[in-house]
Amino acid sequence: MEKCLINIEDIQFLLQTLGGKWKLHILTNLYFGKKRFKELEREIDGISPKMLIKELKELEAAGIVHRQTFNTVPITVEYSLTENGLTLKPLLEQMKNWAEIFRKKIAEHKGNS
Amino acid sequence: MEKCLINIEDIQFLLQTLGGKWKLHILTNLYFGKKRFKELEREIDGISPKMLIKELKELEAAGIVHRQTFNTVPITVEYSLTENGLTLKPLLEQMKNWAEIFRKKIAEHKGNS
DNA sequence: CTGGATCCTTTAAGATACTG
DNA sequence: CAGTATCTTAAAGGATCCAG
Repeated sequence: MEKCLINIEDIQFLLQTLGGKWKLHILTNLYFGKKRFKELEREIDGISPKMLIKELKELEAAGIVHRQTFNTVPITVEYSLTENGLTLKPLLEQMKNWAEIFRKKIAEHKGNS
Repeated sequence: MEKCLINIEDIQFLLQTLGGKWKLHILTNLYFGKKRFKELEREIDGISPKMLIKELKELEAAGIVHRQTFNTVPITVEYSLTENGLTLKPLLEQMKNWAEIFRKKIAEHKGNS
């Protein structure tokens, strides 16, 4: 059998890891490099510090995001993708591409109908 | 600029379209062809008819899944991926591949530490 | 600046029984 | 068989204030 049914556990795992309202949002924000907490808070429209720290912690626990603190005054913290997190890049791109194309098709279809 | 920041609207759209506990589960079940309501209910472990019909309706509204009824007695209904739905296949595969590899890495890491 | 803690509202989901 | 309806619970998320 060349290709078994897609493993449900993998799907569940992915949903758990990347699910939630803000995780993909955060990841796309870290796509091109590290950001400080406040930068993320500013750039992710509508997120509260509580949700931001919660999602960051989960991503950190999953080994996708790295957290580095600096003993400045006041304290600074930088978040970035880990090696493992970087492997998400092609996936993020494909997700974006699919969504882009799909939305375009919907728009066309509405025009035709 | 070769590549702008990944569009947030696309990400949101994807999460809305594919989010929820069962949608990816359903899609992987329709991956290789059409299925009847009851078949889906049986093969998706733990789903209730309420959730199944709800997710199916949303996928149908999104233009990803096609619903065809047959006037048999009792009535039969077949669900399948639409043309648009089929474009999800490579994405589903890449999601699965990423999850598979990533989980393997985690397992290794735990072994080392 | 980077969070933690608390309270509150909303939404998602589960259980179960029922209908054409 | 293919769904509906209703009720209840669990989880996600938002708002706000506070502390190192």
